[in-house]
Parts: sequence; structure tokens; C-alpha cells
Amino acid sequence: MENIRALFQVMTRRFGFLNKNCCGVSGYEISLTQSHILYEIDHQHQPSIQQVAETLGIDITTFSRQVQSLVKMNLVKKTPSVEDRRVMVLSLTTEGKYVATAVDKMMNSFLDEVFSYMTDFEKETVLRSIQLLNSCMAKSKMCCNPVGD
Amino acid sequence: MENIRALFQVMTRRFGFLNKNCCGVSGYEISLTQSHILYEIDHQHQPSIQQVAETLGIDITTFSRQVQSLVKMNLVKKTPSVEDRRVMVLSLTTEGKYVATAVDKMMNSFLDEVFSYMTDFEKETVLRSIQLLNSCMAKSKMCCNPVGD
DNA sequence: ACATATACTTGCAAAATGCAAATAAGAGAG
DNA sequence: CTCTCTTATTTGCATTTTGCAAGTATATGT
Repeated sequence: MENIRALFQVMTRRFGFLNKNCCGVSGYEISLTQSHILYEIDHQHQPSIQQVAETLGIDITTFSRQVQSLVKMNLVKKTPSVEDRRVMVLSLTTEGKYVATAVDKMMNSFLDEVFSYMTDFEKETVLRSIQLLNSCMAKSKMCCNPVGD
Repeated sequence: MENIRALFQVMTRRFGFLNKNCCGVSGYEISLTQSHILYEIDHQHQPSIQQVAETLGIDITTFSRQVQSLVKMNLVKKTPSVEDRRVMVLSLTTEGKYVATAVDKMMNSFLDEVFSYMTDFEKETVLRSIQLLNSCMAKSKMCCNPVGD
């Protein structure tokens, strides 16, 4: 069996390119980091600045400024939390939701093409494998988490 | 089945953290990009600046400077090619090879821990799945490649 | 020999990064 | 209620990274 890390390295690089290639959709052009941020805000439930920064492993001061850019681009909205006014709740604007959805569709359609080279059974196996892998990575304490927490 | 992109997004983020967490080994501290560069130089056969830059999808001018840093750190050696003196052949110094190997060992030991949460059969299935995935991504023309080539 | 193409480097300005410090607001002790 | 401590976010600032445009050096073709 080939070096395990090598397998991961190739896969994640390819997926990284896919992500990168889907940063320009329907007239919008965002950075890779911004794409990740939109994705996370879309998937978390009323997340705070800190929560998203931690999920992405981005320094909070850098992240704060990234959010400012996205607000200026009218893709993200910052709302002071009602329970705790120190906290900023992040959400996507209509425009931001549109972009996030467009990116998601583009990526999934590229991924569909990739999976078209497999049988349905293989596809199922691969997807189940990734799910299993994700759950095992989640179990690991030493590995696969951002530093400094 | 959960959104396919979501599965990949989680997996690659976690592997990214793993990569990041293995950037400090036995007294050396390198950046994530530098780690990727060392890895590629180690795996390709006498690669040129251009080849590695293209593999990693890094702009060649940025890459040229990254290599300069690594040369200063005495991890990488640049040798003018004998056949074509415009070309710089990249190789790891003894020190660079040592660092690359240390990173690799650290990553593989963390990955071993992740796989310890699976049965041997599951592990085999997962690894085979990733191999299959990589080969299908390689087949795809539209997806998973760096832009601008 | 001269024009053209290729591999790499450098100048420069813009963007991203992260530490230290500031600001603002909740929480607990008395 | 006030003082102190903690927490969430922002800002100042210096450093690093990035990528386009242009430059240098070498190869290739006519």
C-alpha cells in the first residue's frame, strides 16, 4: 500500500483546486478564504465571529477583517446578539446566499462528473468511506484540529 | 445522502489542520506552504521550479521567492540543469530531507491513530476508496486542476 | 545572426497575517 | 450598586505573502 499521507495529499490538493476553481460564479469573484467563510456561515446556526474563525482555524483578528470585507461586498451581515451584545452573529445576505449556493452547485456538479467515472456501488462505497473517515478524525484528540485551543 | 461537497469540505479541512500541526518538527518550524514544497520536491524526480510551482498551483513568481527562502534556510538546493541552463533543478539538502521525513513520519503516525478507530477491513476500504477517487479526479478534465494552464 | 520563445528573477504595490493593545459588554464579589 | 475580572470583537502596526509587469539569461528556429 502506497504511503497513506501521499493519498491524502493528492486528494486534498485536487479538492483544493476544485474549491479554487469555483471562486468565480455568475459575475462574482471571491477569494478561496472568502468561499470557505461563506460556506461556514451558511452551514452553522447563527454563528458568532469567534465560532467561525475557530472552525476555520483562522486567527480571529485576521478573520474579523475578512468579515469586514465580506460585509462591504454585501455578502455577509453582522448582527449584535440580543443575549450578549459583545457577540456578533453572522449571516448571509440574500446576495451572499446566492453566491454560496452558486458555488455549491458548481462544486457539486464538478464532483458529479468525477463520480461519473465510477459505478454506483463504488460511489456509495467512497462516500461512506469519507463519512467514516470524518467520524474517526473527529474522535482523534491529537490530530486534525486547529491549534491553540 | 448528505451533500457530497460537505463531506469533502470537512475532510480536507481536517487534513489541512493535520498538515498545519505537523509544521513544527524536531526544532524546525516551517510554514504550511513550505511543507507542501518540501513534500513535492521530495516526491518528484529532479523537478524544475516551474514543475513544482505548477503541481502546487502556486504563481511562479511567488514560488521562486519561496524557494529562495528555503535555500536560505538550507533545506533546498537549486542546481542549474546541465541540458538547459535556464532551468533550475530543485532538490532537498540533507537537512531538508531530514525535515521532510520528520514531517512525513509525524503525519503518518497521526493518521495511524485516526485509522485505529476502524477495523482493518474498513481501513482497507477507505484507502482503496481514496485511491479510486484520486484516479477519477485525474480523469476529469474540468475539475480539480490548477487554473491557467 | 536575428527574432522569438522559454525559465526564472526582480520591482512594486496590494492584500493578508498576527501580535499587542484598545474597546465594549457580561459576570461575580462585596 | 460599584469594582474587578473575563470575554468578544476591533484597531494599530509591522511583517510577510501575493501576483502582475517588466527584466535577464538562455535556448530554438529561420
